Amino acid sequence: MSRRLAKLTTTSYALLGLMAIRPWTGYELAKQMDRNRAWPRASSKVYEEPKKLVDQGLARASREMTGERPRTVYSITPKGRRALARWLDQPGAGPVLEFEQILKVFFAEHGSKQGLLTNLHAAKAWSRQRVEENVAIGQAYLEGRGPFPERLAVILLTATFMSDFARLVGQWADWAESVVAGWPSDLSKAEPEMTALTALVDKDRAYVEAPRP
Amino acid sequence: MSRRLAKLTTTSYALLGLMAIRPWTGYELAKQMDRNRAWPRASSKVYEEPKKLVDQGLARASREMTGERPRTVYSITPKGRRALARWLDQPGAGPVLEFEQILKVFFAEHGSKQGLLTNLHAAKAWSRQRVEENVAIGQAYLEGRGPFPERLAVILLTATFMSDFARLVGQWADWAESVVAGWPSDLSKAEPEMTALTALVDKDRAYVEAPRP
DNA sequence: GACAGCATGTAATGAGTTACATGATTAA
DNA sequence: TTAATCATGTAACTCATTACATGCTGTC
Repeated sequence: MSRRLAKLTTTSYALLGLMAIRPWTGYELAKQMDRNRAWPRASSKVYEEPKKLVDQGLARASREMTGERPRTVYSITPKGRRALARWLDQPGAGPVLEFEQILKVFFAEHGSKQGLLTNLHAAKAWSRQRVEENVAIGQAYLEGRGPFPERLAVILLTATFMSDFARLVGQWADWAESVVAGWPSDLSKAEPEMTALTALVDKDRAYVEAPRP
Repeated sequence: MSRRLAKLTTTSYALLGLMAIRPWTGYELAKQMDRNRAWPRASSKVYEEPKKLVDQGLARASREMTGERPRTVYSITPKGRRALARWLDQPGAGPVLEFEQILKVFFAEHGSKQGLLTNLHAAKAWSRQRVEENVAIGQAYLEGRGPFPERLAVILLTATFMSDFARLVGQWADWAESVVAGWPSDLSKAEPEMTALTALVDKDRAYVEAPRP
């Protein structure tokens, strides 16, 4: 069956965007999507999706050989560049977060205190791992070894967010752990920290009331 | 065909967790999932999924009537509580973020400067909206009007993260906007702010090197 | 008594993941 | 020379979304 009329998804455009930088093989696209934390997708999807772009004339596929084994190199077409530019000019969707660890924290009273601490610990581990990766990447750029140095200005914008986010997770988990440490084993008896609630609302209010920069 | 052997997903457990708090109708579950920012799902899914729980004996469905129209009220079973407790004790997956706006920022050089600013503005709008909602909810709790006040201790843990996250998005977009303001129309000519890169790496390094609390 | 919006779903479709298969390359 | 890992996909399946349908309720 034809993919001719299939509508493009955000995933399609993410791949088209990569192709606008340079041509890539399927494997390279998969690796690149992995690094780009803003739109994570399974690599099988990354191998599949570019075919749609080719069907619509937005990309070209060229078959190459590694020994006996064929591989595909994808590159963007002028029509693809125009489609990409149109997409980039439209406002995109806001962040969507899926966070299983925090979901478990939300229902913690129906499990054990140990389970709650386990999940906070897992969040800290995730954060530390990410931040360590980020240090390595940042260090590489500082030493002039980072990939696509000509794109650094834009990369720095997004990396700043991803980095802040990774630290936020860890700092939150640290704080939550210290709060939970004082709770009884029967979590349904835990007392809320009203000062934390007040502080939270104050911070939020200060933010919405701050003069627009 | 039977759903008898279907494996439970995180979505299933999210619903089971809600049922552990009290019985809900399908519509109430859908609304509640909407509010719980940690695991967003389309409401049609929320109507569908509990059937799996009933098939496995983890929940009970009772048919009620609103006039001529039937509706279903779901409640958890003892077996369901045990399954939930087991799930809660396992470490969950780390956060997964889908952020289309930032994806567009990442590819900004292939669009216009105006498009880039449009997306930063959209991110700010998203943030402001969320924070305003959070203020209203927090205010309600401060006044003793919040739902499930007996769960406040745990709610406060997760709300703190979601609130910090919403503010992070806005503060990042504010900063990015001020950086981009100084860029030329041809975004491929934009100069990276090396001081921002240094600051970023320093922050990350300070975080990983800080003594574990 | 009609219209808007709340409430309660089902159906069709498609996006995405997990599992699998296998060739090429490198390190031991 | 074998094992591990990198590279390149395909197939089967399921999760999830969008679109639709329609009853109920309050209000003008």
